[in-house]
Amino acid sequence: MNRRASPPAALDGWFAARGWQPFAFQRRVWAAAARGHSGLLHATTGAGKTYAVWFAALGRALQQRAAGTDDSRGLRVLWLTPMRALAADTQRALEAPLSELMPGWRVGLRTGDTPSSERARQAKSPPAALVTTPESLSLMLSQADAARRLQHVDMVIVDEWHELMGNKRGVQTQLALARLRHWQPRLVVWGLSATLGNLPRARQVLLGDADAQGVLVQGRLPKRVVVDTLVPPNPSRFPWGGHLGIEMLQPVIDEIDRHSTTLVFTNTRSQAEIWYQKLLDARPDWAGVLALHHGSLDPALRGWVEEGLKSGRLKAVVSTSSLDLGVDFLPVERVLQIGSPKGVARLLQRAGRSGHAPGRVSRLTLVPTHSLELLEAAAAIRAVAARRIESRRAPDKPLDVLVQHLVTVALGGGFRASDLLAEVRRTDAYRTLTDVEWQWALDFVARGGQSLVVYPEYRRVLPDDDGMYRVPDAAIGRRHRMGIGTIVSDAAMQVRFVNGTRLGSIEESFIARLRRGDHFLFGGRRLEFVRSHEMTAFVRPATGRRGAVPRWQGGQMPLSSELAHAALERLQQAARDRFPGPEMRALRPLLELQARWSALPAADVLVAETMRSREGQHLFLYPFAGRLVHVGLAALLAYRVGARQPASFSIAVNDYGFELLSATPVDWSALLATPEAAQRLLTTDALLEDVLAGLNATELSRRRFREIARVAGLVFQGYPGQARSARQLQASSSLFFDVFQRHDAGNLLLGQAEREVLEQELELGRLRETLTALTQRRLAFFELRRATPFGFPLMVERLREALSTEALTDRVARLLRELERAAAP
DNA sequence: GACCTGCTGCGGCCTG
Repeated sequence: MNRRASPPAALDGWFAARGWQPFAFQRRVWAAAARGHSGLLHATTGAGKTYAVWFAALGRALQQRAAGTDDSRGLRVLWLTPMRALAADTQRALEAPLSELMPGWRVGLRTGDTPSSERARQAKSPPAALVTTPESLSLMLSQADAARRLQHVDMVIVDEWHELMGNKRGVQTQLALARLRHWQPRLVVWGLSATLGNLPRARQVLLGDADAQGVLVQGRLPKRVVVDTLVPPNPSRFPWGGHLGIEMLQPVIDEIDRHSTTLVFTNTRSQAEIWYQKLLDARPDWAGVLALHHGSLDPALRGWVEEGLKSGRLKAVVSTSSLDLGVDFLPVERVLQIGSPKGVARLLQRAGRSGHAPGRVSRLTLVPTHSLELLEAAAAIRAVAARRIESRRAPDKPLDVLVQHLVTVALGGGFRASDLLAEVRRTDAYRTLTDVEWQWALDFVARGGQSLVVYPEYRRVLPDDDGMYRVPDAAIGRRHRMGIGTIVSDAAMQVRFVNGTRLGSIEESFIARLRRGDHFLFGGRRLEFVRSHEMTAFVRPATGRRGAVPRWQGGQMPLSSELAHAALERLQQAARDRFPGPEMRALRPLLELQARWSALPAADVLVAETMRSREGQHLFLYPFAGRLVHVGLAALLAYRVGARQPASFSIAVNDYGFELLSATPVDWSALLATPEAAQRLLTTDALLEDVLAGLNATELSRRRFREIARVAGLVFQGYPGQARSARQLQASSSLFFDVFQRHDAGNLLLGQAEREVLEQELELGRLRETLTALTQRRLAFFELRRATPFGFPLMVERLREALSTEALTDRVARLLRELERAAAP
C-alpha cells in the first residue's frame, strides 16, 4: 500500500489518548476511504460505525490538508439520516472530536426543523459538514445556487441505508448522489447498514455504476442477541385466535417489574393504546413512569417520552415501530414484543434497542397473543440464531420520483436533457431507463402529458433558447419545493384540547362517528369530544373508565418468507414427534389435536380441509406464505373455480393460510385431490390475468395512484397548517386517474401504479413461487365436521369482518363451546 | 358504546 493511501496517524493518536484501540473494521474503512474508495459498512447497532466513517472523512480532509489540495472553505461532508430525531444526536456525536482533530471545522444541522435564521447562516458561511435528510438534500438541490453550495462536497455518508434502500426515499437518495457526483466525479460515498440480508446488492443500489470500485466492510462479531418467549401459564387454555394478547397482561407486568427499563413493542397503534390502559389499570402506581409512544402522537409528547427513556426516568414505554430506530436509549434493559414479530430483521432491530453499546447483550422476549404464535416464536428463535435475515428489494425506476427530480434539478440551476439522462442512468434505480421512458418523463414535466396540455400549472419545466431546461415561473417553484419528498401520509385530523394543546392526530372516519360528549381513549388519556372545526377535533379531559379506541388504517405487513419457512421446519419436526424448547412443548397438545383431526402442514405437505356447515362449504388451505400472498391465492382459486361453475366465495386470510366459503356446494376433492387436477387449479399459466380478474385490480391501482400523483407533483397538499381532507386528496388524485385512463392511456404513471400493486400489495413474485411450491407438495385432503386449530382462527377472522362486535363475541363463544365438547377426551 | 390487528419516515407558503 502506498504511503499516501494510509489514513493520517492523528486518528490513531486520538484513540490512543483515550486508551482505546480502533477496531479492525474501523481501520479498514479509514484505509479504503483514504484511497478514495466508496463502500458499505455493515455492523449491528452500537458497534462503532459512526466513528468508522466519520474518522474516514476527517482522515481524507487531513490528507488533503497535508497535500495542500485543500483549497475549499465550503461544505465538504454530507451526512444523511432518515430521521430528524437522529440528526441532532448525530451532530453532537460528530462535533465531539473536532476541537482536537479539526479545529475550524463546524458540523451543521439542516432538517425541516432548522429555523430560517440558521439556514441563512449556513448559506453565508457553510459548515464543513452537514447532517441532513434525503428530503432536505433534495430541497438544497432545488435552490438556484445549488451548484455553488454543493460542488465541493467530496464525501457523503448515508446512515441506516437498510431503511432507505427498499423505498422511494432511497431512490431519491440515489438521484441526489448522482447529482453530487456530476459536480464532483471522485465523490466518496459510504453507506451504513445494520439488519439486512443482501449486502452486495445494498452496496450496488447505493453506489450505482460507481459500484465497481465499491468496498464491503463487515463489522466485528455479530452482536449477541438472546430471544426467548413468555409462555402462557396454561397453554391449553390459551386462545386459538385473536391478536390483542391481554391474557398475557400479568406475565408482562411481572417482566416489567423485574427489570429497570422495558420497551414494550406492539404491532399496531390501537393495540399500544389498549395495552397502555390495561397496564395502568392494573398498576396505578406506574402512573408517571409508564409511557406511550406511536406515530400519531404529537411530536412534543413523543420527545418527552424519548427524553425519559434516555435519562432512565421511565419504567416502561409501550410503543409501535416509532421507536424501532433512532435515538440510543442506553438504559433500556429489556424489550418485549407483543404479537407476531413478522420478520427476522424487524425482530433484531427491536432487540437492538436494548444493550445498545459495544459488548452488551441485546435481549428480546416474545409475547404470543394466540396459540400459533408459539410456533412463530419457536421459528423466530431458530431463524435469529441462524441469522436468516430478510433481503430488501429496491424499487425499479419509479417514474414519479424521476418526474419530481426533473423539476428539482430544473429549479436548481437547470439541466441539459442529454447530460441529465446520462447522469440519471448512472443510478441503480434508473440504469435500464429507456429513451422512450425518459422522453415521456421530460414531456410530462414540460406539458403535463397529453391530457393536461391546456393547464399552464402543469407546464413546469421548459427549455430556453440554449436548450437549458428551467422552471419558468416562481409560483411553480414554490409549490414544487413544498411537495418535495416521497412520503405520502394518510390525511388525518388534529386532536387538541380546547386550550390549544396538541395531542396528535386521528383518522377522519373515526372522528366523524363521534358526537359531542362522547368519550374515547387516545394518547393514553380518556378524552371527551367537544367539537370539530377545519380538520381539528377539540377535546377535553374526561373521567370514567369506558371509551372507544381509535383504529388507524395502516399497512399490513405479512409474515416474512424466512420466518414462514422456519415455522414449516418446526412443524416438520413436530410431525416426527420432536418438540424441543418451551414454546414447542407448550404447543404440543394443540399440534397433536391438529394431527389427530387432520394433519400438520409442512414444507412437503399441503393440508386441505373441507367442511360443511350451516354457512355453506368451507375450504381451508395452509401454504404459510404470508397474508398478502394468501389474498392473491384465495382470489385466484375463487376466480378459477368460479369460471367453471357458478359459485361465489367469501374469503378469509391470515399469515398461515386462507379460507374459501361458498354458499353452494363445491367438490373440492375433485378439484384438488389428484395431482393433475391440482396442477390445473394452481398453474402459473395466465397467473397475472387471473389474479387481475379475480381482484378488483382497477380499484387497487386507483388507491395506489394517490401516492404516485402526490410524488409526481400532480396533487397539491395545500399550505402547511391548512391541510386538505383525505377525501379531497383522494378525489383529486382519483380524477387524474380517470382522466389519464380515458384520454392518456399511454401515461406511464398508470402502469407504475399497477406494477406497485402487484409487487407490493400482492407480492406477485412470492405468489408465483408459492404456486410452484404448492404443486410439488403432497396433498393431504380431509373432510371434517369441525374446524381444526389451524382453521378456527380463519373462521374468526372472517366473522370479525362480517359482524358487529357483540354478535362476533356470541358467535365465537358458541364456536368455542362446540370445540371444547369436541376436543374433550 | 364504540376498540380487542394493521407501522414508520420527511417536507413546505404567506404574513413587507
